[in-house]
Amino acid sequence: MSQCDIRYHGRMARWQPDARGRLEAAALELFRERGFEETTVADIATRAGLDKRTFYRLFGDKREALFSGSGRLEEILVKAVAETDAAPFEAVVAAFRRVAEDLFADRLELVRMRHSIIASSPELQERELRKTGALAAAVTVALRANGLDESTAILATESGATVFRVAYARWIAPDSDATLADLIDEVAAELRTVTSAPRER
Amino acid sequence: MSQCDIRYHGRMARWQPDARGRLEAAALELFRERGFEETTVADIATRAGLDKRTFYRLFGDKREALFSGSGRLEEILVKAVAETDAAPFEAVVAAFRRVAEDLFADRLELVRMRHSIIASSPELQERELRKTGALAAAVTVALRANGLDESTAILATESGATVFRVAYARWIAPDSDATLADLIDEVAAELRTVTSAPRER
DNA sequence: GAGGGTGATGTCACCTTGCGACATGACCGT
DNA sequence: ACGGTCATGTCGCAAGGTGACATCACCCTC
Repeated sequence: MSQCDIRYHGRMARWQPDARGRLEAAALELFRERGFEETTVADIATRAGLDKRTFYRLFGDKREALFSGSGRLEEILVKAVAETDAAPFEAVVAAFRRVAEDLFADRLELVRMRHSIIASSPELQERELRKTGALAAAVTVALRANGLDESTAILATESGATVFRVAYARWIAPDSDATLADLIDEVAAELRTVTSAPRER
Repeated sequence: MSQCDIRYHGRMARWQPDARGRLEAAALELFRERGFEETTVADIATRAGLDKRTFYRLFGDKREALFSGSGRLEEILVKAVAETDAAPFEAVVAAFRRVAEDLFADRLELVRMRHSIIASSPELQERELRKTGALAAAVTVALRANGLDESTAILATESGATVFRVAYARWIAPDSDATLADLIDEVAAELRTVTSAPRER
């Protein structure tokens, strides 16, 4: 209930259903049509039938319209870490695999599109990096709640995040056709090889 | 020669020696005194005896005044990677150790101060993340120039960068007194342990 | 040594971001 | 019917960031 099927009958409909979702959609469209820097917040609001000020009430800034999914991502990730009892690095990798299955499966094209927008703007790349960092911090907290010491938690988090980043990059590469979950396992195995102590040379 | 000891004699000295350096210093002072957000670019320029427009000719944006060192960092890092013939992960770690020795030794307090400013502003954190990312990209390129394939180069870079990030975090922690170079070795060893294949459980 | 080029700077005008303050109008309770 | 609440629109403004143009010292050349 709350605010789903409310109708206004006055001459001016002040209230619009799902303002947030409509602004996100409008932003995505405009970023694709003209690019991120070339579209103003006023443009986005107008296309959504709303005011610039309303946009800023729902989003912290212009970039946030592209990052609404990160809350859900963190939620899944933290829960998966909390529920496991595997070794730390394995736990993180498994959590990311879970994310891959729950959030990314069958969405390659959408993810590619979003990625191409982000890749086109330094500002958006910075925001993406920050979201990733916040995610890592949340994972570290979850690991520590499992009883791990800070050092190990941070290292396992960073290593797991590295695996995910690399697997993600391969997944969205133009010629890729593997599953993100499979790529994660693949990269995790490679990481073990790369970091294993070098033999005498 | 070029522009070092030029003097103006006209009634208004239009040209100021080392405008860039003076702007950086002014920015650092003001960020410390009032914080990043509370400082305007006009403030910085005024303290340096220059104009806002001049600031924007020398720096891409307000944050850049804090990141002038990253060029030198990348230079050292890439050179160190190019000159080694060690295994990829070891090469990257060694390169970061070189950076620790050449650029960070005996500068703990300066680095801590800079870090506390950055930590106080999300905008600055984003920029720092982007700088780190750009650094990683440069390292990957350098590794590939050594004949490595893309996958291995990326993984080694990311792993090495993880080691550096964690070591750096420990180094600037309030109670730390180890050398950054030593911490890098310490963390590299831990990473090998954390990612090593789990025994049967 | 006068004149023109060059390069760093100042000045001005402008757009956009992002936010505070206030008004409005629809919904909801009693 | 009345007041409260909440989402929204309107207005104004500080600050970030940029283009266009003027200015002035320096340098080179004739």
